[in-house]
Amino acid sequence: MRIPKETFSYPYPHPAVTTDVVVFTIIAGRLSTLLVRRANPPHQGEWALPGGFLDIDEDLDACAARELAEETGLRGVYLEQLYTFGATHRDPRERVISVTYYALIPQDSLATPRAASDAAAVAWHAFDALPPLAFDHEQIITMAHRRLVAKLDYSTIAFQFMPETFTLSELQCVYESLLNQKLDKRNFRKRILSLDLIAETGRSRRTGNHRPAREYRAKHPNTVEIIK
Amino acid sequence: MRIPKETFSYPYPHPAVTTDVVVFTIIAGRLSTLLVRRANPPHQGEWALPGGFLDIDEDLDACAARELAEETGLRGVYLEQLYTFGATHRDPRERVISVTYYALIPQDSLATPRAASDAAAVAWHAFDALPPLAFDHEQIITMAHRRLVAKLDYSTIAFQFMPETFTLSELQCVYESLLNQKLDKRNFRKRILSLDLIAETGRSRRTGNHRPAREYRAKHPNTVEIIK
DNA sequence: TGACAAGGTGTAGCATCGACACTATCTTTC
DNA sequence: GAAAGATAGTGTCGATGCTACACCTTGTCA
Repeated sequence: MRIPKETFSYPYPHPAVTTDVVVFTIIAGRLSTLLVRRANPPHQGEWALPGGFLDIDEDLDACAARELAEETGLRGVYLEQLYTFGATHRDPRERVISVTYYALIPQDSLATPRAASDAAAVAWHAFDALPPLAFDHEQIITMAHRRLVAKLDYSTIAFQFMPETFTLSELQCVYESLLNQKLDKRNFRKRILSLDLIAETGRSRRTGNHRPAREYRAKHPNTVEIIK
Repeated sequence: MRIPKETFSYPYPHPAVTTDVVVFTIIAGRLSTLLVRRANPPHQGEWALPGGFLDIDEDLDACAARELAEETGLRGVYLEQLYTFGATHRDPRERVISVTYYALIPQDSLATPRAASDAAAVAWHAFDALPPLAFDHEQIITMAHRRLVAKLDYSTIAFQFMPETFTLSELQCVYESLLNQKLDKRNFRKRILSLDLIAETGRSRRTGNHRPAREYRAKHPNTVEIIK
């Protein structure tokens, strides 16, 4: 909470600007979203997206990255602007324009979220079992999910959910969680390998009482490319 | 220009919020964009996108629609949010967040743009011959064009450029201007007709010393659908 | 060493996309 | 009214990509 030392005046009214971030990851094979329980009114006690007010000398992207880092401790993850919500009465306190982003966190970064100062609790929720949300945040999450699913089809965005190395079965599991449907193993592997986006590490990975899987890494882990 | 009668104060600094609109149409077979010559500093005399400050009790979409109507006199045209630009020093006067939109105007609405109070001139410019632009507006136009071209592929957005009735050749010309490449007539007609999105009016249209073309109308002129 | 569990592999039918050239119909001119 | 000029309108074939589908492999563990 900022402690105002002075006031800032303008010749005509200005809205407040916030960024809110839909943070996605895959937990135990389920698409999940990070939510914050609101400690203060309005909507006290309800779940909401992590976010907060834009600093006056801070770029929009930097604000979203800062909010994300404050809640998850993570930096350098995939972050993309989603949409700007600005209905006149979406926040009862004052006029608030929310520039929303979505972020993708690799499966393994089991970052235990830390409760920030203005949040009573921070927790991951399975996407298919979200609690009621404050403000218009349900609408924001729905839009983020639609964007994500659409991008699966024509970009390499799914790799942003993968740790440095992974197996083809793990990657397929990510696609299946996002699309919410089973995929054919042979067709999936054929398509992914034909894209020339991953390389074998030469190692293999044992994850149970069965044959180990080949380990792969993304050839361009830090870029999301448009394909087809 | 608003005449401030009072001042508005906040406990911490607020940015200003504007909407800017990239208005596209097809003029003489060329994709064109509406620009305003700035009458006041900063960037006085340079060309810029039509746009302006958000009223405090006005929805974002309504603000964009209002700016569009003020410059073109048109209402009810296709208008979609594009992206929000908020780099810290994009406007030298104060911190300004610009929520940008793009609008598509049918070919025939040869709305002579009217110079608004704060614009020395308003004019259509061919997209492939744009003048230097104020602020970060070139970046905005470039992004709008990319979005438009991408949507051609997987939505029925092209129909937003068409008047109530049109011929297949006219429609093909729109696709060719947007994609900046010639298309095969037979393949184009086959694809469009197979989508079941247009219907013959039964009339034909004569546009020169040659065989008249069949006239069509869009079956759902007011909606943009996702196809494929 | 046998049961179990996931890893890994190929083919054939079908639909879709792109390349490609000629006839039809109307206007204008001679 | 005949011929020239201009755009409208039409079908096929080959290549490519997508979908459906079943079995053997290789490791662990009891």
